[in-house]
Amino acid sequence: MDADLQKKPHHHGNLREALVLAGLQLLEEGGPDALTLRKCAALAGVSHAAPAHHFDGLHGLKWALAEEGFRRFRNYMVDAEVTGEQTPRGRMKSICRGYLHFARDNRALFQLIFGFDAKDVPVRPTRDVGSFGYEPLRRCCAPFIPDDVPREVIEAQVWSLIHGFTTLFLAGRFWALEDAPEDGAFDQVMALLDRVGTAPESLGNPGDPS
Amino acid sequence: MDADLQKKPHHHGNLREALVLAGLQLLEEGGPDALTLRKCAALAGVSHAAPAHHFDGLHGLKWALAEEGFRRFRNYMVDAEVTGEQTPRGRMKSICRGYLHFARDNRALFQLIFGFDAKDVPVRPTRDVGSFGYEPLRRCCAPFIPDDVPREVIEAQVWSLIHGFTTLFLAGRFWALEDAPEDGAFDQVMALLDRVGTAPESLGNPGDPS
DNA sequence: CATGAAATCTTGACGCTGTCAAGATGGCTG
DNA sequence: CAGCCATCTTGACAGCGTCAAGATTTCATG
Repeated sequence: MDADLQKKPHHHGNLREALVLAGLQLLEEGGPDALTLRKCAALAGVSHAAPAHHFDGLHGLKWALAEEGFRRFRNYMVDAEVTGEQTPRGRMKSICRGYLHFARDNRALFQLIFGFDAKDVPVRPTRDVGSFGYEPLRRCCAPFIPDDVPREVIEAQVWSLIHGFTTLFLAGRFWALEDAPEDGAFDQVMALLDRVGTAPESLGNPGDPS
Repeated sequence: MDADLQKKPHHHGNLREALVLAGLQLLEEGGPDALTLRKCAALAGVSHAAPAHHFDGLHGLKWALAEEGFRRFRNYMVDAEVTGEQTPRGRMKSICRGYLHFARDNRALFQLIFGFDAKDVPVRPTRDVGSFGYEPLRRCCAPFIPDDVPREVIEAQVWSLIHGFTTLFLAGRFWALEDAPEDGAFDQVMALLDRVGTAPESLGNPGDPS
């Protein structure tokens, strides 16, 4: 048994998974620039060219990491959903809170997933893993779809708001709101979602400067 | 005069500006990965190490490009504002349209500006050039600030929505909306702004599943 | 005007990166 | 048992950012 452990077999056995885990570790520890094929190989204990047999270059590794990232991303959202307030609007805000917290806790991975040079991602994540990863968002939007508005529009509204808030907040762009208590800025900005799915003509606000 | 033009002087004369222009050209032609100190130097006709005397490495060059990018970004928004409908809400949507169109027409530069690894940008752009660049957005939000809501919250709502929409749309994430006519998806999603700055209790929508 | 300091640019080198080609190794199938 | 093939290693290559040292030009100062 010691021989099995000590002698390094020529075949790693599960190198692909080991490389993905190494990549996740590198992203976590050193940010996007620390992700390197050679460092992943070193961390997995193989030679620098070994990853080429499991991924299509660096792009392929990033794609594999994005796949795993989507899974964890979805878990964040679903966990927040089942933990939070059990109303349609409570579920929607919980999903969004999970969205924000995943990005906060996995900055580099979030950035990798949404890094929007299309060539970094051989297959559109939104179509494959993405449709699975965004299913919670889609589901939580369902109760708010008016009859005369396409589903995709409401989803795009919610998604745009939480995605924009997440990226700008994490980039430190909302410095005026950052002194607020935990999730304070989140709650205030997400208050716009209290209006989602409601007809604009139903609000006759006094002094509304349209 | 020919001597002046033909003989390459040891001092370039305006190398810093030439390098910035070269960088913008590289970004436009080849995307973010094409931006390279050595290629900028070659394009400006100097040796590969010359840029080091004008920028603090690659980070410094990116910062200089972000500065110029902010200026052009602001021009896009202001141009859209003065061209579009002259109402408070019309101005707000025009600013947002300029936001989207700048990103569409300057993908790599937009990505550089908002690439949110903080270490890429030595000084927070939001505080310096940024406060100038975002002044149009701030101004167009002013008419919609309710008495009991901080200015920054409304601004963050509008900014989050347009920023999220822009990045997700350009990443091809809204494939269900992309068949719409020019700016169709934009108009539909930005319709959420019709609710901005209105009190949530003013909407008593029948069948509202809060 | 002369002279020295400082700014500017070149040359060369270093280590790191992704990628390719060729060879070694070992498990699996016929 | 033989041979194929996936897997992994080794070595090499160009391109990258960066540093050090030297050459050249400009500028200020005496």
